[in-house]
Amino acid sequence: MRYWLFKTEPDVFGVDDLAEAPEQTARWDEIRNYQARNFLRDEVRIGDQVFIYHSSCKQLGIAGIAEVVREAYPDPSQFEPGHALFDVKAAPDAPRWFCVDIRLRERFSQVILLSRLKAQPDLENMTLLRQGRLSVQPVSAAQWQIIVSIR
DNA sequence: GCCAACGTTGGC
DNA sequence: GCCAACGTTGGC
Repeated sequence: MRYWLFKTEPDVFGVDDLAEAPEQTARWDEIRNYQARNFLRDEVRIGDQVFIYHSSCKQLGIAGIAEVVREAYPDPSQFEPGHALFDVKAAPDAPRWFCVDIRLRERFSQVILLSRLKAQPDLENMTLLRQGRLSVQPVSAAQWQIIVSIR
């Protein structure tokens, strides 16, 4: 079992939306970055635990925990003409983009703020703090434990 | 709204 | 394959 961090803009789809979804389960789709795609397609597995990170909003930080309940399958949006993320180079027998399904496990009573993560010396090597623009990223077991312990 | 960092595109 | 131009991410 591995740990991940998924970024999302809560104005579009955040932890609250996941909480209100049927069975608190939703498709995690519209990923259009190859590095993120490769993680989703090749490494994310059922049972893996995921931090839901809220970006581009008032309360930047980790808002909850979800669990992967369905492994990679082709992201339907790439095949829909007219969809903003329609991909003319993708075909049903040769999909380029993948998605997974996740189920909410815990919504934090308070978002663990980015500023707090930055202030934590033993998190300085977190991918979140080292590399921008990566919407699916691994979290080490040690990092996961530290973050869970300060929630 | 700004802009740094980084990814993608496309001409050569 | 290089690299300039351009687009996107995402914190501030």
